[in-house]
Amino acid sequence: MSVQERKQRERAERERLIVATARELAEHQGWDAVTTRRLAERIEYSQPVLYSHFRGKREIIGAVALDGATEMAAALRTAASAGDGPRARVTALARAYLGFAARNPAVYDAMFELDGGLAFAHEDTPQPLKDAFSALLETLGEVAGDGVHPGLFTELFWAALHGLATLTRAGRLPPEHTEARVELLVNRLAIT
Amino acid sequence: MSVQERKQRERAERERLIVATARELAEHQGWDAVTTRRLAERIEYSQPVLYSHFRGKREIIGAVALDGATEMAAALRTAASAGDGPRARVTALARAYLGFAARNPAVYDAMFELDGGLAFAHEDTPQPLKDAFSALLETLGEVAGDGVHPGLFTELFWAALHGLATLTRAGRLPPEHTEARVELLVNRLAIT
DNA sequence: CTCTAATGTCTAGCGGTGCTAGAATTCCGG
DNA sequence: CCGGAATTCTAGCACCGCTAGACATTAGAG
Repeated sequence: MSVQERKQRERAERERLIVATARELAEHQGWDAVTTRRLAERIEYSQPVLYSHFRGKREIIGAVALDGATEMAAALRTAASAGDGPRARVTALARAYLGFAARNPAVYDAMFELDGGLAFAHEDTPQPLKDAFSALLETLGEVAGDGVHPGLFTELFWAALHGLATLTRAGRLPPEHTEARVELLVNRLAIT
Repeated sequence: MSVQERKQRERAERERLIVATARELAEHQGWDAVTTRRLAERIEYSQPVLYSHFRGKREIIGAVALDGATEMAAALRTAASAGDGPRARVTALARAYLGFAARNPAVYDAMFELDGGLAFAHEDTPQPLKDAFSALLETLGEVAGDGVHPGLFTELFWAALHGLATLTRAGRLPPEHTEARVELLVNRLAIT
């Protein structure tokens, strides 16, 4: 049995290597540079090996997205827990969200811009994604205001953050006033 | 001279045909289906003809985006002018924006998701894009609130709309409560 | 009206993509 | 040590964006 266990371990290890390499390559040179050939070369295996782990490139993107969602959820919770008072927590949360998107553009794209073949807003949504949304909900639910459904409020706040993140990174919004936009967002949306 | 004028006219006509065909193809089968080969076949010319009008595929996307921006600006102004009172205008504007994005997903992608090689937020931004932003600004400037820069407010409102549009269309947000989200957005952000 | 030169268009092909069939190799259990 | 199963690789498919150079068409001079 031990032999098969070792093989299974090595296989899992290699799968992690593929995802980590894809992420690194995407973060350094953009997702366009992540081709199956380059990826195979980096992990020092031939192309078909990739397809013994994933159905195709999209599933690799999906795997990077799930990794990212886990990290993002942790980063959001850490940031939110640092603030005292609901409003400070919300501000910290918003900054953390935009910071994560700015620091990990490729991962953010994998999560929300590219097709990673992931389900959203269903019960078969992968746990890390649900959990990242929960991290938002935990803090934002406090400031939804009376009679406003916390989930709906979180969706709206999230959409605003997502818009700011993507438009800023794509050069659609000048980066100078990011902080002012965050403050305005929190001031208007959060009811304390 | 007349001969050259005719040629020039025909050339301009063909360029319009290329853009219209690209748009139609993208709207019906997605941008992935818009390949230079297919596009060339549809317009009944060979591939290199495309490159005598545009530097490459990205410029074709850019041309579709500019078309879309002009249309969107008109749609936004029409919608906003229908409402009476600043708040009604803003609500109508928001609905029109999301409606345009939902009805013209490929054009919306060309404008904001894909790389069409267009400049944003500079003085060398193409006029249609500036004008679309102006259409937002005209209505939203009325409800920015005291001491809030109208441009900054418009950027934030726009980002929220953009987030709602993209997340909804990508299946990240359930489409059922779109209207409720719009109402919440206007209620919180607009100061009348 | 003809011949030339320029303009316009096409054919063919380059290096790249994601993905896969089938050959070749490696490894494990007996 | 060997046979068979599991694994990995080589080679190739159809397609992509893009372009050099051959070819056809046309305009204007004589």
